[in-house]
Amino acid sequence: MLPCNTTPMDIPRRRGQRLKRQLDSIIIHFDYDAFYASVIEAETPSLRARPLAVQQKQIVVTCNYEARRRGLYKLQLITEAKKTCPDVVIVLGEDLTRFRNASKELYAFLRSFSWNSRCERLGFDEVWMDVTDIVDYNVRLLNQNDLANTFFCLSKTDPTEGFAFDASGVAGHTYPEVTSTEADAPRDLWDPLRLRLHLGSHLAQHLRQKLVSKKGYTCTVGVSTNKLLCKLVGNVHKPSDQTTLLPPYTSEDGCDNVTSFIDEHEVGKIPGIGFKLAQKLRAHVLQQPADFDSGLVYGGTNEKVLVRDIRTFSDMGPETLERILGGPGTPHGIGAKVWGLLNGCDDTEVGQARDVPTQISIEDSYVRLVALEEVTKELLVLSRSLLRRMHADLLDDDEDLQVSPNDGANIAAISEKRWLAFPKTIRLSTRPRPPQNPDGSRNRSFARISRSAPMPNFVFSLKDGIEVLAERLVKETLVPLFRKLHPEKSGWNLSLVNVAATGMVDAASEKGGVGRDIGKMLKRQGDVLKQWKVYDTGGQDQTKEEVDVSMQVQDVWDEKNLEPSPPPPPIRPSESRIGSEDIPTPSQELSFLPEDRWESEDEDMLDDDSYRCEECGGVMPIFAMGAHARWHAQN
DNA sequence: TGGGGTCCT
DNA sequence: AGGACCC
Repeated sequence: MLPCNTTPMDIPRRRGQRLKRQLDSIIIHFDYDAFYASVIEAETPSLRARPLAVQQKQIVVTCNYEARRRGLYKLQLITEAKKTCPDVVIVLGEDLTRFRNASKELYAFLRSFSWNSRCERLGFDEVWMDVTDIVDYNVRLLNQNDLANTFFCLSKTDPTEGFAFDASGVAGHTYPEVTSTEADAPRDLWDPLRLRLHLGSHLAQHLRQKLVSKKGYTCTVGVSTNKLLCKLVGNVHKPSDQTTLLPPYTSEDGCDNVTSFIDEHEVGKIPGIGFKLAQKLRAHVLQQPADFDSGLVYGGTNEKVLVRDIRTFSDMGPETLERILGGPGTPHGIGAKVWGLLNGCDDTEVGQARDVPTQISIEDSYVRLVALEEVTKELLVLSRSLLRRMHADLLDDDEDLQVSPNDGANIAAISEKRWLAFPKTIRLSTRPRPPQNPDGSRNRSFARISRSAPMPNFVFSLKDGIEVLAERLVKETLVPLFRKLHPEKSGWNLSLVNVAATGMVDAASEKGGVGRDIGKMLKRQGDVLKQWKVYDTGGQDQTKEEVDVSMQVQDVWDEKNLEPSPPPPPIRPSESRIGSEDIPTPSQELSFLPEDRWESEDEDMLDDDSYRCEECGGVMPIFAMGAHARWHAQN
């Protein structure tokens, strides 16, 4: 065991009670090695032997381990990297498409092993999996008297699916390191936590091997009982390896492995304690403002303050931390949260796997962007990318097109696609270049400003090409947003422009379900209706008049606002297929399906009063259908 | 110093 | 709408 010279005040307290470490879960954290570089290598395996760097603008965003051996590192300037390693292979990586695709594929692969779907991605290259249920299932199955010959079941239904392993030991490295002379005392195996961590480590190793054999990617893994600890402990052996944090996890005097492990970390290295919090914490224990590299916005600190220095500082605890860190604008409970982190406690759950992101954004940075004409051009480039991303990430997975084998020129679009989610909002952000100081220098700032607008419905059209939609989006939405953001006619100078689709509403979340909360449902329904803004051409006026369908909900008793004609009768799916190249006629433009009460195998249940538009997959109440149909007819 | 993301206020 | 955090 590690030397232990901490004070007795080690177990975190809150209002006199012990704050318990989470010991009931087994969690694995995956971190793909040098991810962008690995994606490039997977495409071009000959590069594996070369020093490889991925470039975005002027910097090396990541590089493979061969390059690191030669002195390159992340976020290094390209010029410097070339000086250090003249024969480095540099690949441009500003377009993230392939990295995003690889990330999605690996995530889906790991997800397929999960039983509880608690599988959370962070960035493109990290995944947590809560494997508690798998581990506990296997603990119940194993024979305590013959741990060396255990079979790990990966399926609840197929007992042959799995692998053999020795449950008496850990797979891979441990923290602290276990020497062979002090091999596990038999009684250790009676510690249920220890046994569960053993199983977790073997599962982690199996998944790592599968990731290599099936996907060709190596990763670094940590195994522990909460998100914080498994993420941190993985870093102990990098790359392409794994580390398990061994018990004991608790003690009266701080002589547990959690405390000794986390205590050695520089405070800013703790996930959740960013630059701002770390500086406040450093300033407190140093009794003076913490110094930092002013040349950088989020520069490295010049101080080394360890978790232990803070944790054992006089009067330290959640209340003191709340005083130091709290204040207007800060999340409440920050003191308790940070106190937890400093003690290795993290009760946040591994998030449920999601199939749509909550936001899609696309950005580019510029050396100089000043004229409105240039801005408009860039907005068009960004809009195309955003629309492509929306199609890639928000449409369900069927094939885009099927080329008719008889006639290559005749491309029949089989439009099985549905929107899985609708972003309600579009946001334009810029990063203005900071104005010059009197002395001629420039303050460095990465602050952005933004304006938002409702996402116009036409972007969801599956008939119109991305090019025409992008042009319309720029003209009708983004340029107006830009004028709102920068009312001055000129003088601005932008270093970055970002366009984002936000406020994602899951199409499935509008479906009904037994026992749903009615108030919540109505609120959500309102949200969705708000986004069903349609263009009403009822008047002679050529200018399109925006009509918010949600208004019609309130005005539903007003005869004038009711739809003049009833919706066409519902059409069965087989009759209602409309190719996306088809031009809908007024009589067939609509094909709304009512809830399918007679097909119980259909999981795609809607609310009793909700209808789905076959054209775009949108879900809406019956009174919204007429206006919706006219919108389609126009688009 | 990039091009993304999440959640909170 | 912005700010903090994460990669």
